[in-house]
Amino acid sequence: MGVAGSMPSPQLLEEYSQFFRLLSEPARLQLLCQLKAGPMDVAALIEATGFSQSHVSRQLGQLQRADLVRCERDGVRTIWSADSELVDDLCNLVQTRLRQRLEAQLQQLQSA
Amino acid sequence: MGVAGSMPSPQLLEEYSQFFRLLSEPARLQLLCQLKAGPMDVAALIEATGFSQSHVSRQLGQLQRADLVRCERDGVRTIWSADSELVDDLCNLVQTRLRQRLEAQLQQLQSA
DNA sequence: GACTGGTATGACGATAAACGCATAAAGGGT
DNA sequence: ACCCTTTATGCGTTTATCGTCATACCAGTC
Repeated sequence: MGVAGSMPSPQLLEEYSQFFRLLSEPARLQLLCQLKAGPMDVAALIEATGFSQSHVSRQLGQLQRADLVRCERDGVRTIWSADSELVDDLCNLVQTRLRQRLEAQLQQLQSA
Repeated sequence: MGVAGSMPSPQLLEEYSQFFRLLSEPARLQLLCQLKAGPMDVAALIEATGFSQSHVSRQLGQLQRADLVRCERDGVRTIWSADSELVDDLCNLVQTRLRQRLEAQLQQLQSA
């Protein structure tokens, strides 16, 4: 299953890439990480990130369309949350890779 | 470790996003999947994907800078390969998520 | 119902990335 | 030495995305 063995269909490749594109923006990753600490409203996210209100709202909208965040209204405020483990898992895999690369470069320098 | 628990540094978020950006293009994903089947030269990749020669060469260059592909010269040809399990693992995680989403949507339709 | 505070969205300029064309570089064969 | 093949790269055009300003929207308050 997955990518191994046979070539994924163009449609699937397109969906993969669209998903990864969501994570290709530091702002969205930062919002996801903030929400990982617990549900917050937009004002708190603005405070935490320093982004403009419209920017925060837009990025949340994009993440919502992929079900990476949810929202519920509390009166006039909108409380956003992100409970999926997926982004954590993906980032951990990438982090392991980044560390391996640096270690390899380090060894290459030491052996030279 | 990873993203869980504490907020990653801006630098780390930047590196994560740069990595995911590499996977955010169907063309690059397709090249990676092709190379998963085994080493190939550029001409074979052009044949397999239908992309232009310069396009293939450029995308391979980007993937190489992240060590997602390697190359060795065989005379005038350049043989590219990609042996990392990372992209497979990432895609499998995303695929699982996409399937869960569709199943949830399906159930919502059935219960309506 | 007008007003206020909080959030989403249309319009738009700036910036970045894709993609192709033409060309250069690099390595054989005659 | 010349030419041919294969791949890499400078350049220009097009397209897409970001980020902001202004404005519309929505829910509660007086």
